[in-house]
Amino acid sequence: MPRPSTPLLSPDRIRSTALAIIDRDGLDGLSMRKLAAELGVQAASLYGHVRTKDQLLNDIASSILSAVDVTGFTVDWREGLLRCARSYRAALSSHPNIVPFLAYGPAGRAESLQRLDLLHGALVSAGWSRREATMIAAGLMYIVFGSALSTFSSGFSADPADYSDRYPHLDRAHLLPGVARELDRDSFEMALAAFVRGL
Amino acid sequence: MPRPSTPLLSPDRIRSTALAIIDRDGLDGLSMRKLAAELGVQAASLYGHVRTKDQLLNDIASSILSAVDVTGFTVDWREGLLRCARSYRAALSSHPNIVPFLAYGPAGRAESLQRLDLLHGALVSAGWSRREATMIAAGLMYIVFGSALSTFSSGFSADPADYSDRYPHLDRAHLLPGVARELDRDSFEMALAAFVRGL
DNA sequence: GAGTTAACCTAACACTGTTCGGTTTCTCAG
DNA sequence: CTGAGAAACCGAACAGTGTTAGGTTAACTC
Repeated sequence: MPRPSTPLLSPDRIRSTALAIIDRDGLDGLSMRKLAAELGVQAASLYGHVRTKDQLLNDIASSILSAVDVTGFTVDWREGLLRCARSYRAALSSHPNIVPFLAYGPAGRAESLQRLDLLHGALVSAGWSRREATMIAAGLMYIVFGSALSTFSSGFSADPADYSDRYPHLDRAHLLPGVARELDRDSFEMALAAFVRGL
Repeated sequence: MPRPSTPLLSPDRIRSTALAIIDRDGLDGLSMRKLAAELGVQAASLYGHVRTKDQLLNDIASSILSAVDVTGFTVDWREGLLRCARSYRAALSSHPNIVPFLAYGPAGRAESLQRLDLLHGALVSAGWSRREATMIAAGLMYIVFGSALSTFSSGFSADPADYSDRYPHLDRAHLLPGVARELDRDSFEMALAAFVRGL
């Protein structure tokens, strides 16, 4: 099948299909051949629209991060921090399987930097020193990424026998997967509130 | 070379060599063939001592996590949280390249669970509810893992031109790589202090 | 000294990201 | 309306990955 009348591929279609695969099968579940098959195409054809797989992932990451809202600093800086962190986490947890990639690679994405710039500026004009502003922004990212990796609630076994004997204080840990989402959100809110309150 | 007089391989030697490669070349820099070559052996020979690569990484992770100290709760729970978090971060940041793997997989490692059990119990006997204890432990992990991923200071370009035009508040971001380690530690300490104070 | 087992090997399988060269169809200038 | 060139796809290949099967030899055990 050479050069069809209407193109089968476009960067947008490739990106959204790739993201769908990641959401469905995890980060390791995405391969160029599988992506191509899902688009009704051979793997080599993708490289006419995408430079490399890494670039593709970066583009997807950027489009996810562009949903982060940092415009909440008009009220005061505490409220701004809360809103920014919530928006960041919401963006990440809408596609949790790609978070390891975000956390892995360098923070050199334009979307990240632009938002970081606004955040930093808002903190400085609220009276923090530049160094303090940097550390506060870092601390906020710790909580956001730490919570989005969701290493915590999910990842527990659903079998009570895995815990009851060896770990007496975790005798209800097998219930965690059932309430993971809710508990993760509440833990995030608690950590965020404690952090901002303690500044 | 069949069955040498003294064995070339042992689980310990494999683990430590693998960890050395990870420390030197990063997580992606570890392949079974490269590991085998470094041990003076063919790749297939490793599988007499190690079940799979994933299991090998898990074993390495466990040995790193076994250095985490959660015995600081004899004083009071705040001090215990601080010590536990510092010890955890120290363990992770002594081998930063393996942290993405830790953050990726499930938290079902015996070493993690045992420490989590102690932490949870200490918080409950300090008067927190079980749910609160779980959320506090989760929040602590957020900060520890978020900071150990060190997505932050490292990952910035060392070229001022990358920032000065587009991101006015980040005009000194190019200095970050030079002080990354120090700044990351200070940011962690600040986030941890703020979190514990705000509880 | 014979038999078993442990430790290594070579060769292969099925996969990965990526590139090269080829084929066809579309687009556009003359 | 023709001819040139680019665009969009494909098949085949390369070097790499984790892993397994089957073979060879040395060391241990009785």
